[in-house]
Formats: sequence, C-alpha cells, structure tokens
Amino acid sequence: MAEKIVVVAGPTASGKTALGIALAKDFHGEIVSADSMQVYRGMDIGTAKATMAEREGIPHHMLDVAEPWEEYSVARYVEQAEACCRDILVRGKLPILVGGTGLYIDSLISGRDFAAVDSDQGLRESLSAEYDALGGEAMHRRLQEIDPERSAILHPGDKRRIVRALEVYRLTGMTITEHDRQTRALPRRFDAAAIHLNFKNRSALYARIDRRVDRMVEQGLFREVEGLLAAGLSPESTAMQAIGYKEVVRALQGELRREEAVDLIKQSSRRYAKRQLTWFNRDKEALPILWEDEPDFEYARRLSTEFLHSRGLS
RNA sequence: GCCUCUGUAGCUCAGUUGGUAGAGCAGCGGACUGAAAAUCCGCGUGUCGUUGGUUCAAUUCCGACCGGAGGCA
Repeated sequence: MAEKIVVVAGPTASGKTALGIALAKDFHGEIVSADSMQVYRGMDIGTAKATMAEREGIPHHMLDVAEPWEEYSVARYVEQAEACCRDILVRGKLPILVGGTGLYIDSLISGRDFAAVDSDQGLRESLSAEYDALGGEAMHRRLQEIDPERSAILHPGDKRRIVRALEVYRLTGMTITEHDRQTRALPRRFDAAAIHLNFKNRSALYARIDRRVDRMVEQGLFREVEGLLAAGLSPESTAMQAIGYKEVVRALQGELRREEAVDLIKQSSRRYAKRQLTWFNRDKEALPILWEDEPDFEYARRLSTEFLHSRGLS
C-alpha cells in the first residue's frame, strides 16, 4: 500500500502557499514544492517563492535545487521529490506537495518512470532542426510509420511531442506508446489526498493575479532579472522562458516598454492560470475549495482538516 | 455656424451592386508522460450609433438626430 501524502494544487495566486503552511503546522507536515520554476535558485520574486518569514519555520523542499542555466526536467523532479517525500515519511512527518505544475504532481504520485529513456540533447536538436526544415506534416508522417497510435493523437503542429516521440524511438527502439503503456502499469508511488483551490468567479482570480504582478514589480522583479542576465544567464535558457521573466528580458532589451511588459505578464499569467485549471479539473477525487473574492484560510483549514481526517490522516 | 469624412465583435478594421455579417488581436473551451510558467488544438461571442422613410425585405439606399475626427470660417 502506497503511503499517504497531501497535495495542495490550484492556479497561480490562489493561495496554495499559505494553505500549505497552515496544514503543515496542523498535521506535522513539511512542504514539498511542485513548481517547475521555483526549482531555480535566484528566481524568487517572479516565481512568488515563499519567503523565509512566510515559511514560518516549516521546512520547504524542492526549492532552489537547480541553477537557472541548467536544464531541468520532470524526470529529475520526480527523482528528487520522491527522495524528499520518502525521507519526510521516514522521519514520521507528512509530505505536503504544494504547487501548480500539474505534470510534476501527477508524475510523482503516479508510478510514472522516465529513467528507462535517457534524453539526448544533440538528438533532440537535430530532430527539431529536421522538423523546421521538412515541416510538421512530413515529421508527422514519419512518426505514423513507426508509431501510428501516437501519431493519431498528435497534431502535425505539435513539434515538441512529435520530436520527443521520435527521440524516444531512436534512443530505445521502443515506441513512446509502448513506453507509456509500461509506465502506466507501474504501481502508484503515493496515495494522495488532493485539495484544489480556485475562486468562484474567474474575475476575482484575475484581479488577484493583476495585483500580484504589480507587487512583484514593486518588489524588484526588473532588478532580479537584470541581475540574472548580468551574471551571464542566457535569455534563451528554459528558466528565462518563465512568465514574468521572458517579458522583462524583452523590456530590458528595449523591445518593449516597461508598462507593456507588465501588461503582458498579467495576460500570460491569466492564460497560464486557465491552463492550470483545465489540468486540475480532470481530477474528480480532489476536494475543491472555492474562494469568494478573497481567500478565507480559516474556512479552508476547517474543510481541509475534515477531508484529511476522512482520508485517514491526522 | 458651414463643409467633408466617420460610427459594424472587448479593440483595430473589412464587407454586404438590399436577403440580419468576417479577419487579426483580445476572450472562451480543451489536450498534455524527460523543455510543462513550455507546447499544441478548437470556438465568433454582434440591437451593424439612434430614429423615421422607401422596399416583400434595410446593417447596406434616402432624411433627421446623436457621438467622433478633420477642414473652412
């Protein structure tokens, strides 16, 4: 039987961090972040990383585990985060997974295994170049010959996934369909009790996102990005593709005015929040907590506690 | 005050020789298995300024009015 953990998920600016800490205090928990951008050291303001004061002495894991110039990935996340959770459990504490990266959360709690398929940067780049040269239709047909099932699911425009599917086949001789089938058959790593945060009205969430972006700018988002670039970080790096960073980079390069960059950050954040909601909506087992206009943490704490007790946690 | 131009989706605009309309952006919905804050797919959401007239039929033609821009005084 998989061991129990708690998940607090929701779109950006929905109050995950604060609820996670409240639950950690009530349930002898430690926080395990599930955020693809908070893993990078030095990216604090734009990723809304919990400050030391906000953490209130609760240990936080999976923050600052990579340098922003490194290539991070789900595979690495699952490996590291699983180790964190096991360690917390061994010490008799409760892992509380808090974050907005749905892929990371699902990959960790399902048994999903990536280790069998090593990634190869060179191969990926050459396939990507071929895609650009030959076009999506041609690459889609090529995939159809080796993996018709996968090709039927993917759209010719979905470069990322077509390249990845061809890459997996080249590296392992196994189709990605077959790999998925095997990995889906693996047992779950954890028995997760999930709490999903959202607002009753989308406009309340959006208003909160807008305010939060303004606060990030006040807190020095532009200086943070400037510092990273001055330290030699490439604007092309994965880390600099993060919302709030890529727009500021463009402003610093003179491509956008500051205010335009700020508006773009708000817009991208709203779109991102929608994509997160779509992802989390798939899980019908989770406890939904819907805020009115502002988060009400006492209310959330009551609902969550009742829910976690019903799931055998104390 | 007079003249000209203009008013169509949230925004910028196209269009209908009269048969209630379509692009881009924005927005909304969805997918997601080693870049995921990434990537991809789908969907027009409309008192055609108002009001009379002509007409089987007006967003389209005509008049008046209202709003906007420019010009002449």
